[in-house]
Amino acid sequence: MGDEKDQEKDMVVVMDTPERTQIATPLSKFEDSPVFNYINSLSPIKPVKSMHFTQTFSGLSFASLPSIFTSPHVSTLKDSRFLRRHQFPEPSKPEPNSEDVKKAEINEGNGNISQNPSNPQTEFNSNSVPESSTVPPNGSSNLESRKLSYEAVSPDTINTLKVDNSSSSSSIVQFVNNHSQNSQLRMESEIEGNDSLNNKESGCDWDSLISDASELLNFDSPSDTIPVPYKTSGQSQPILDPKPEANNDNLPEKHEGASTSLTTFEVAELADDIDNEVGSNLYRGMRRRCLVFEMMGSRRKHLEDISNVPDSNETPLPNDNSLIPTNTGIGNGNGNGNGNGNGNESSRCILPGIGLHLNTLASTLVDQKVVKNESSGSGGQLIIAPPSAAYNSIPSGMELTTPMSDQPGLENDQNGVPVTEDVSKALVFVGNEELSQTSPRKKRRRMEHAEETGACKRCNCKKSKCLKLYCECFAAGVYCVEPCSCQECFNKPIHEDTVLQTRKQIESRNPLAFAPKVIKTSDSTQEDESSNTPASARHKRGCNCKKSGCLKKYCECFQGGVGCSINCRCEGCKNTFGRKDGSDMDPEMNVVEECEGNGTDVRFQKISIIQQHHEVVDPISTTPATPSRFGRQSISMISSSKGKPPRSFLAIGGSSSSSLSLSSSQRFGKLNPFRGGLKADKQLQTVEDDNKIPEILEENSSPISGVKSCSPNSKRVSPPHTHSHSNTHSGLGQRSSRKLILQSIPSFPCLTPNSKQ
DNA sequence: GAGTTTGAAACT
DNA sequence: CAGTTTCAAACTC
Repeated sequence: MGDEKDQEKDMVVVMDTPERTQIATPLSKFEDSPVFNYINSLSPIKPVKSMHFTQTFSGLSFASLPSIFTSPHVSTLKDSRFLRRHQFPEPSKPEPNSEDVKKAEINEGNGNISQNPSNPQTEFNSNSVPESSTVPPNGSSNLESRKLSYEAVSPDTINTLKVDNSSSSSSIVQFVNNHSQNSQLRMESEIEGNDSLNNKESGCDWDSLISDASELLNFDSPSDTIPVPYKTSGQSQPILDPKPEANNDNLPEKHEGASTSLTTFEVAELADDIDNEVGSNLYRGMRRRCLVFEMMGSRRKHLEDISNVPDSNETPLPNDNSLIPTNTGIGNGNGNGNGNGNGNESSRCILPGIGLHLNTLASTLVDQKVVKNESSGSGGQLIIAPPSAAYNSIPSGMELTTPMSDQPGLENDQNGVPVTEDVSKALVFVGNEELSQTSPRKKRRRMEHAEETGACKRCNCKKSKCLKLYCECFAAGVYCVEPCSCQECFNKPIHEDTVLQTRKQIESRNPLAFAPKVIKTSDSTQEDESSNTPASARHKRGCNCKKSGCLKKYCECFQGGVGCSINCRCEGCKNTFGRKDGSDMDPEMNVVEECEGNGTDVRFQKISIIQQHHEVVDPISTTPATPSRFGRQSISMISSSKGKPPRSFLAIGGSSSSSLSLSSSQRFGKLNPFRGGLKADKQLQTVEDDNKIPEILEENSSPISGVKSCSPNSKRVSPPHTHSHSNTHSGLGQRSSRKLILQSIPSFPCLTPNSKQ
């Protein structure tokens, strides 16, 4: 990473110089120019890079790109650099393929742009900015470019991308991405009026592909930048509303700060696994799209408004509304239309929904991982594919939205991975839904799936006007969409104000109302990596089931794919993901119930279900560590052993991730998968609980509690106060492991932020 | 598709 | 805070 950056810097320096020189002098002289020579002499690196770069560029401009490719921003920087270089230094080289030519042209077009932002001094910034910067000149430019890209991109083109990616794998993808960025520049420039011809050279497909990719990239970056997790709503929304979303895509500046950091991170990942990363990024964007997708239309509109550009983009808006696939819900249709009006804000509003996502994430971790794996194989494909599918299947509205949505996927950042999956699923799901109209069962499944994924939800509200937590969409912080069959729906962009107000009210009542219901334990985070078990997560408040035995979706814990915790007040808990208690609560209850034939059967069923969700992942994680497996195993175990509460997932999770934790946890798990953990869990759970989790964590930072608690605070290294609750069996060993884990794991903060407000 | 069950959310 | 009502999803037929 660092090396590359350094090189880049060097490159930049070189590049800049050349450019400057070039500006003054003709290209032919460029090489000869004393300045150039001087520069070369100064940094040995330069020559090399220049050499390399030139080669790659000449041969395939792409070679160098890959690294860049990872993050849009980075890529942009690189691209800009490339462009510069290519233009000036390269010109001599014959190879400037059509692309080069294009680039050159772009540079011309962009050059101006780049110049603006890119003051010599700020080259770094300029680099990062370029794309966006290019846009800035014309506020509308971005929009235009996007428009073009969209237009250019046809489902077919997308498909082609998929194919290419799949066949070639990551390298190809990268290539595409790189180009995409360049293409964006091109597009923009072209839009501005430079060359349509150039595009033709590369081939329509290529351009379209590029445009798509570029957009995807854009999305990604924005998503990253936007990390704004839904701060829980009220407050956050307003903040968000301020325009960020709309701008995010377009405005480079805002993102840059964050983006750069992100990019670095991404780059590192790329080194490890480009494919995955790309996929994740894309997924982020995708996912967000799903959630927001409705927003998109409005947002676009907003953008347009800003830019004052009338036109093509807008078509999407209208399309979105009308297009939005299956409109089951009457109200929804309206909403969409409305959305246009307020779209801007609406999109923002959507962000709030993030909380929901978080929940879903926890539940879906397994799936997500699976996705990752896949993505790793051909992340690009996956990523792209969904959209394509969406395009194809989905009416125009959806299509547009998906691509459009770029932005901020970050919300899920931590969850990045999960998000990706969610997104992909969501997209796919959407497409499917639309394609296949629902049969009741299918519908349910879809719903389930959607929930799991955290993707778009559909509600069927009749009296709540979708302004209460009864409404899943509202609860998720998402506007209702066409698929919803709600009546008198106010959860639409049009009624954004109302929605926001309502949200605020609800939040005032319960600050965590929109926070994810399922919280991952600190351990869980680790678990996520290795294994996605729901076990690691717990329901924030716990359930209150009396008849369902926590074996049906009536139970929020079960629905969230997590085990019941101490917080639960459920009766006869048989939650296959983990029974609440065990030990403390009412072991007796559990045992008895479990003993009951139903309980076991149900468990198995559930288990099977879980497997379905997780299996893909499991293979990889395989290790016993995986909570899910544990859960399953444990289930059998438990049933036999019964008495004890289902294990603390924490231990499990920890095991997966950290060596220490693993050792302890594993031991623990092996010995007593559940039992050992139980107490700990309880403690943990207690910590987790409630609305005030963060506060509690801070205050109580018992070592244990702190560990488990989801809140970042707990994670904080905060001194393990050894409260040493009598409960903790595991004693020191576990604690230590946990602590380690916590430190290592930054995550989970999401909740806190959200909850906090 | 209609009706029932369920438990969260909202209300008192 | 507890009890009741409302609500919509989940589920069943």
